[in-house]
Amino acid sequence: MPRPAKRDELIDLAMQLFNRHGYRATGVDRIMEETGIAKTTLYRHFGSKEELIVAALAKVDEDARDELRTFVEQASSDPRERLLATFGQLALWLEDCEFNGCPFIAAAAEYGDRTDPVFQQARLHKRLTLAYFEELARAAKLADPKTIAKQIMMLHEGAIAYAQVLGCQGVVDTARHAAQRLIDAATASPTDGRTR
Amino acid sequence: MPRPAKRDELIDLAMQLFNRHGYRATGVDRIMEETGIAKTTLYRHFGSKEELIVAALAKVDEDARDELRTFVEQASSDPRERLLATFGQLALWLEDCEFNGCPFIAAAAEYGDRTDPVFQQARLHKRLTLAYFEELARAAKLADPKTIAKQIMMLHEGAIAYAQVLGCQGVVDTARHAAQRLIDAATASPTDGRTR
DNA sequence: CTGGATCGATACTGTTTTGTATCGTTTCGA
DNA sequence: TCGAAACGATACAAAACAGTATCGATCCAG
Repeated sequence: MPRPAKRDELIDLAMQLFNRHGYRATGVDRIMEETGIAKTTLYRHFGSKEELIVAALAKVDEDARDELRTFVEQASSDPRERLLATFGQLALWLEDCEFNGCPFIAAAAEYGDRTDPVFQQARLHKRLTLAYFEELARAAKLADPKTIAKQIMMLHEGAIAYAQVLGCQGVVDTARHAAQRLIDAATASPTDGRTR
Repeated sequence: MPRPAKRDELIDLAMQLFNRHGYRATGVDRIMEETGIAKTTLYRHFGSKEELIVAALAKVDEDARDELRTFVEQASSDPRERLLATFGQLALWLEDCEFNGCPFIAAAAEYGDRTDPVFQQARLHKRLTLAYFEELARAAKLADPKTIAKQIMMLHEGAIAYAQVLGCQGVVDTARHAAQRLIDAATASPTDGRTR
């Protein structure tokens, strides 16, 4: 039985490399060089590079959604403000100098076959994130929470893609203001968008 | 001097493979197998695989922006409706069964070094697309056209990422409705979002 | 403190990678 | 129609790739 501490260390360090240089561009030799962990250990823990990628994505998924939940819950108790608070957590991520695009979108692009475990892990993360937005929208008693959740999701994904290529300057604020308007419109009667 | 017809054919076929399987996952041997074009010809035209990628991205950029412009101009002459018409062109793309995510986002993810010509080509496309949205927003005489352009851009990018992983069902409509609300809010006085 | 299990280091295999060299065949403008 | 230039096919080189085998060092629970 391998040691779970080394396993977590390996996942964390490997994910940094995957984020910086991409999944296929990061060879196991390079992982071994930059982490100091032997190749033998890697294959005793994971059996293949793909398994390592899937495990790394699963951990990032768990961590990211936990952090989002925690951030949102301590940001406000008002359901509508909680939807907006998701952009606060997003800002922390996009403005981190380590940020280099969404690892799940990158994984889905590099392993585009929808039967590939890597793609499925990426899709799972997006599904669960969308479900959380819908949960928040439902708690806010908004008209058509599914649509609002989709829109919040798209603003998040759009801000991520934008920041990846064009830089993060002011992106989250712009996205949050858009979300504000959409939420306000869904708060009042469905055909009348009111502000403030 | 190589033949431009073979060059274009090579670019088109190679881009299909890059979109389907990713850039690094698509070897030049595989390009040669599936296109029937000899490796010698490839390197006489481009000198390296990276140059081929950059050239392919440049052509997709040109084609995509031309098609967008044409679609928008013949969709309506009303500036506000033209902003919404961009989502019509987006729908044509996302609902195409060949769609497999944004080739520029994928390129930026796989070649994340910002000094890499591939990344710079990807960034150029996003910059020019954003500039076009801003041009449309300015023509519509909207308050704060830069912000509206950013928001339209994020809705586009968000819809693309969403469709890539979660499927395109109803995504464009949802994004367009969001854009509709944001445009309406920016059409009236800036602090009062009115609808219909 | 001791013994079994994990870890690190090295070497190795076989495949795949980008890119080059050579040469016969085809294309196409003059 | 003819000749130069582009093309296709094959073979090749050197490096990087994922993954395996072996063995001494190290860790950690009992």
